[in-house]
Amino acid sequence: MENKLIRDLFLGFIRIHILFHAAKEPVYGTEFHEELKRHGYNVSFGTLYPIFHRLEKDGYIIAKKENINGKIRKYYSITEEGNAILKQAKEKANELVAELNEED
Amino acid sequence: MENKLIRDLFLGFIRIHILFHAAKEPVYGTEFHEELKRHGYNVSFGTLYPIFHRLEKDGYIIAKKENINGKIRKYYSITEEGNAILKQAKEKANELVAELNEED
DNA sequence: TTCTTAATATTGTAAAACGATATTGTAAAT
DNA sequence: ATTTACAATATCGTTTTACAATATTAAGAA
Repeated sequence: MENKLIRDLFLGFIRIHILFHAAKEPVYGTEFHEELKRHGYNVSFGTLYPIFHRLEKDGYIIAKKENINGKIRKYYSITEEGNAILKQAKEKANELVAELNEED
Repeated sequence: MENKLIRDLFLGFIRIHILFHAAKEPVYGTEFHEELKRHGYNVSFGTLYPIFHRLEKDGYIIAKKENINGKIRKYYSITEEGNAILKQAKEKANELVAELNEED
């Protein structure tokens, strides 16, 4: 990625974006990976999957295995707890950004 | 801190906030630490100082030692390169947050 | 000279990010 | 029926980062 500072910024957001998308519709790893790529964010599976696992372990998302064309996919959906934390995180994100946008 | 997800979000912003403040006036470690604390962000010196050092090494901020009441302080100011990256980072931050604020 | 204090610096450990590699499950090909 | 191909998830080993705790620095005060 372009720059470490911006990379860190993105990584701070990645969990929240997973929750955000999982709140709209079930998501799975490879699809999310592709979408990030489309938006210019390259994150490896070695980074991405452990994040999904951690979010699941923490109870923010829940997986449902599905057999799609003979391939197993794990579709993750947000939980109630995940929704609550997403709401908080959104507020915090807005707060942090608002500060940056104050008069220069 | 409250929650890892929100903690990560904050940590993604911390470098940018350092640059932001260093762009307005010279800042030093302990003062910045205190200000974060006042805003509810607890980050240890073992985290904070290496971040300052890294930003300096990367050429985004530059230190000027001053003797204040017999104590040495390192006042950091933003560099041109730092200003350029700060601008980029702000844009990226706004972009990332904007996406979260899209209709639910 | 020794004590105190504000500040910066470093150390050792635990956790995270990463690219690379391995594994899984099944449908299609042989 | 066995092998191959493929999409997808999972893990491994290394490097980097976060962290709390501890050490160091410098000089004015006692």
